[in-house]
Amino acid sequence: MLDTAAEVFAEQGYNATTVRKIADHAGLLAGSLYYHFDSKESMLEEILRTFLDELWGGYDTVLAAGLGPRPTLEALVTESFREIDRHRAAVAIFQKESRHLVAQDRFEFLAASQRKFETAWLSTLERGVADGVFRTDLDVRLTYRFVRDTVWVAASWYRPGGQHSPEEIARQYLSMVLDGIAVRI
Amino acid sequence: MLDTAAEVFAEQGYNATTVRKIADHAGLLAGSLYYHFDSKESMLEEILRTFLDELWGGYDTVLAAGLGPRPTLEALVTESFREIDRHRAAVAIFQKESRHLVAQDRFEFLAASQRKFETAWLSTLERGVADGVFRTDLDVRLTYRFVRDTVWVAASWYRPGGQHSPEEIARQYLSMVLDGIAVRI
Amino acid sequence: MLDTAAEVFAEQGYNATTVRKIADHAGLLAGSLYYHFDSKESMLEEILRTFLDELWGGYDTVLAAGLGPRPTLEALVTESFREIDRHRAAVAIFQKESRHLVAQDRFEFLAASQRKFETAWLSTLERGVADGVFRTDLDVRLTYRFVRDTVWVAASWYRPGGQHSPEEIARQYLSMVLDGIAVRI
Amino acid sequence: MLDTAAEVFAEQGYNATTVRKIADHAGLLAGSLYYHFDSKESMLEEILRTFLDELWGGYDTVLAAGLGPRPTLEALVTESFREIDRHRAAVAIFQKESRHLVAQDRFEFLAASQRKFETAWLSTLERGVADGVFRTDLDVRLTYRFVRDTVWVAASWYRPGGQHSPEEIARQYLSMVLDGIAVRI
DNA sequence: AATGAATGAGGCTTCATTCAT
DNA sequence: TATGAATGAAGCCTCATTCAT
Repeated sequence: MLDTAAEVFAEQGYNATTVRKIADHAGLLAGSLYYHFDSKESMLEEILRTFLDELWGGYDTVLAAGLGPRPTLEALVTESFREIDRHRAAVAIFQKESRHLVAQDRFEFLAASQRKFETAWLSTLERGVADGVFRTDLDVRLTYRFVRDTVWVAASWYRPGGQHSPEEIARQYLSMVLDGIAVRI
Repeated sequence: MLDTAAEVFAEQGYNATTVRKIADHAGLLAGSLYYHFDSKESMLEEILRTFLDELWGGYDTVLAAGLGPRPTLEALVTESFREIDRHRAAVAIFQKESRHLVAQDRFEFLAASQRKFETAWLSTLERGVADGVFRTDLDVRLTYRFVRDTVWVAASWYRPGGQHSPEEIARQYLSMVLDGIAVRI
Repeated sequence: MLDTAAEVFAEQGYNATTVRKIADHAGLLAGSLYYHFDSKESMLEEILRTFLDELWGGYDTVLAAGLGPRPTLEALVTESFREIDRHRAAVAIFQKESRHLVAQDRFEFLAASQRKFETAWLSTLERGVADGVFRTDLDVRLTYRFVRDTVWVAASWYRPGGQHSPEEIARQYLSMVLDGIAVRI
Repeated sequence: MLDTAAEVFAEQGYNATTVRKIADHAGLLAGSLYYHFDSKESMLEEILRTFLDELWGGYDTVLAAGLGPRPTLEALVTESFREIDRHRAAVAIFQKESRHLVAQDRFEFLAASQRKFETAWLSTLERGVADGVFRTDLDVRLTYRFVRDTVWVAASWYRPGGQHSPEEIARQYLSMVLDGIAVRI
């Protein structure tokens, strides 16, 4: 049922989604949702928490592995596409709604997650620059945003069961991000 | 006043923005807005139309110039960052709301624009692949999405008057997109 | 279980009491109550009927005893405080909810009871005035309301098992009602 | 409009009163009330605050006059009946709803008022007992409750414009409370 | 041009009640 | 007897919109 709600939230936006629409999708009447959930907002919260918990499960494993910066980046990107595959709707919601949600106490965990996120990526990039595997002539914060967005926006068009597996998409994305789309001269 | 509205729409989302909030920002009462506009939706429409008209002014000029694929791509990206600079709010709205707006007749022009957009970028990329300036080992639609998203998502963090000019950001993004972030061996 | 319900009705008011609260207090789920009762309203009805039946048992005995007006009044007041002691919750509900309940057919018995009540007290007072034991300079209907309210409102603060027995409270109330709180000169 | 709301609250109870009923009485649609008030609860709050403010205006004047205990009690009772005359609905609401409202922060002022109230009456009674004008053989707290309830419950039957003026009712009530209803032997 | 007041549709939520298990 | 899940009516409130002034 959370999946149903997530799907609708992702499709129409949280605010534009009425409780009735969710109930329709779930084959219930609007009021019946409240047997299972406290509120529309609590559905949203649970969807996002579940996603972030799993995401951080994956990320933490990668970060704890003590790989070099480039393999770390590759693993993080791959893990991200796997999460998009598993939680596409949640990722799309996260992208679209985070900004105004963080203002609320209840969604403070989003801000916390974003800070942790930034730390993980930035430090990986900085290590890479220090080790000479990533370019030194780029603004590292700009690079961070480039990589971060590049990966996560994919949730807006990705459809599970499409012609590319998440791993294949990750491979191509990594190839573009790391080596560029121009032919090497 | 449209700028005011655009700012609020971008900040809080179209649905979460009440007419009263816009009026507050504009220093008048909610009802008074209706002397200037037909409806909340018509504000949204005008914001998006104005942005797209100007965007296509720039794009069409680039496309009509008959440049090679790589200079075309560079010019399109640079033009895009200039639009983000000029219409940051409109771009953010476009990103967040397009998906569910296209379903309405009134916003059919968004779908038309997206199709034109896709054609412009895809053909440029395909010309580049044919000419041997862009890599042949990449799925061209994936590349298209990669480049497109990479550019536009920047509207979500870009703040006009920041430390980088739009041209500088375009230069760095192009550098990453074309040559990658990895050091060449 | 009716006692439980009465307690909650008295505490929070009938309308503000949800069936779920009653069920919680009774240690079962809301739906399960309906095995025992037809409806929330029928609980209310049974609580009030039980109370009034017992009250009239006592009152009728007193009235049938053929006492003089002053002993009758003393006996009615004492009996009333005994009822408050036994059915505090029901009395409180009766006080708070009677007014709007009487409009419904189902609670017509409340109105009937109130009429009988009025007759009993008024005639006692009038007999007392005629016999010269109650003052003649007071509006008898005002006196009736004074005595009636004075007694029953006690249910709003009375707690069974407090420091005064119902008989002791009745004694003091009677002393105040009959002789006043001022020192006689 | 607050008067309208107060009337309906008093008649049907706060919980049983729907916003629509109030609007009907005011000749508006339910939603239109919200142009004038934040919420149903804020109407209730304003009704009660207005009443208590005025009540304490009167009480404080009496208490500051430095009268003896018996004239003080007489003045307080008379003032109370005047308030009942002016704010009958508010008084009735206060009586019926105070108990469960005090639990909410927003209605903490009710508890404060009740404490002040108790202090005023109790100290007057105690002074009277000390001065020998009120009986010494009565439990003073019981007397307090007796007098307090006796006065305020009148709001449940009082109708402004009836055959007795508030002052006349006060006079009779005081006569009963001070001298009792029994004929002096 | 702007205001103040109202409208009415629709949103979220609560709750008494039902019913298969 | 009791549960868990669902129903549907109704309640409070929000908000885009209208309109007389």
